[in-house]
Amino acid sequence: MGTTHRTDQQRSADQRRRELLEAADRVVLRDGPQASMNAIAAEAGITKPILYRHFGDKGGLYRALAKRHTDALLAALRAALDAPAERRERVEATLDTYLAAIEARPQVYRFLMHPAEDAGQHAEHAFDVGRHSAPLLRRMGEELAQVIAERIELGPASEALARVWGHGIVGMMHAAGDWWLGERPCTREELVRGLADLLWGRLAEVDDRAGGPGF
Amino acid sequence: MGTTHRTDQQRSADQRRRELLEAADRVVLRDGPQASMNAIAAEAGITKPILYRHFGDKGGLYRALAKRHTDALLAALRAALDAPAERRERVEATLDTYLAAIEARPQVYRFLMHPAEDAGQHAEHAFDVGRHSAPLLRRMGEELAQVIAERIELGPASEALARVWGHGIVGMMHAAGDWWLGERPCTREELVRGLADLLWGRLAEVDDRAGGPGF
DNA sequence: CCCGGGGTGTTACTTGCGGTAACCGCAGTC
DNA sequence: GACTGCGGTTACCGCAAGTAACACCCCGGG
Repeated sequence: MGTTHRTDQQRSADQRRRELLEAADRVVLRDGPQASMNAIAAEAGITKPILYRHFGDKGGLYRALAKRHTDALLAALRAALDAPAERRERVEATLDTYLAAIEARPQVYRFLMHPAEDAGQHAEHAFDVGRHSAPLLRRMGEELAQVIAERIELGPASEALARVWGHGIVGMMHAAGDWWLGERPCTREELVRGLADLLWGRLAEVDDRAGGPGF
Repeated sequence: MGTTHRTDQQRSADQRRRELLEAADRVVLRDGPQASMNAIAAEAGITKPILYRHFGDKGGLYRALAKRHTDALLAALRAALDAPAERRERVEATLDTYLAAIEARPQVYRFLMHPAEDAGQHAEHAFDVGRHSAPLLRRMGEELAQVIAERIELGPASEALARVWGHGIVGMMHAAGDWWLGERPCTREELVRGLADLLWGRLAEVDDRAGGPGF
């Protein structure tokens, strides 16, 4: 049992961490982002200090939690982005992948992006998510920028332009998705087509309304 | 002093509120969004309960504070959007107006959009801004959607499409602006041109890089 | 002239959370 | 059997939001 024990402990270190993260996930999904450390600890069947031993502080726990979901989402997006198809099809597939993800797990999405959306009794003391939501958008923007820079010929200053576009497109996707998720004003396909049309320059082509110059 | 005083009190009710808001503004600009109610009260030369009498709770204070800046920004954007010029010029002017605003008062911008960016000793207990940043983006998106729907002929389902575009464009502007403000990778003009080019369909037109299909 | 009422302001408190120090008990070891 | 390392707990601190209860001040009315 000598070395076996050592391994057990080794294993259980990582294992424990994963269990704690899953417990935290459950609580966050149930209670929303304002889940307290106490509640998470209770869900995991332990008490606060252990959480702090594992994650340092609340931000650390959040970061670990967010990284899992973020990595999964980014992997899915990369897959859609790298699929062998026409550019427009790939753009639509990527948009659709993102929107399907946030549609499928809106609680996770809200946790990643919006701090303290729902109002518990005391809605304060929520996860300080906002500070970390930017990193997610940034990561997506940088990833997209890289793909654009790699794949498309943009002439001089292409690297800078690719980054502008990467962050811009990600922001478009994010804001439109957020609004759509809240109001559900149309189907996912319609939203995807609308956004792709926008990216495809329809804004420049469509006519003004009768009377006066257009937007 | 009879009726004069009544008026004084009346006046000073609104006046007071404005003074408190300006004090809060100063503190938020100095201490960042994690400014405490105590600190704001101290800056205003009074104590907490008065703040609560005026604004109900912290969210109320924030909302009042945000409304001022939001209204001002929206007014500026509307002006740029309504200027008599070609569509592309107006789009660029609007983007530039927004970017100039966030560039001129980044503290205000961070307060409106990002909760607790800077890290004080205890970076927690910040304004729960995230919950309210969405409304700002939503308002901008809805405003833009309205302008688009009014001015541009989008065919059937034009209202829905206008909203998609409104929120999408606002999100693009926001995310790109946020990234740009953090990294300053290029001049404002370059950013504006890059985004306008994106909206003008350059993504659909540019060639792939040599070897393999493009994005 | 005193007296009650609405407005402004204060002190002092409660509650609840993030974070930490100090202690507990049980493996396995010498 | 005493020693050590580690998972775990209780009990606590600090701090911020929010509140209750009290103090002042200026007024119109008896």
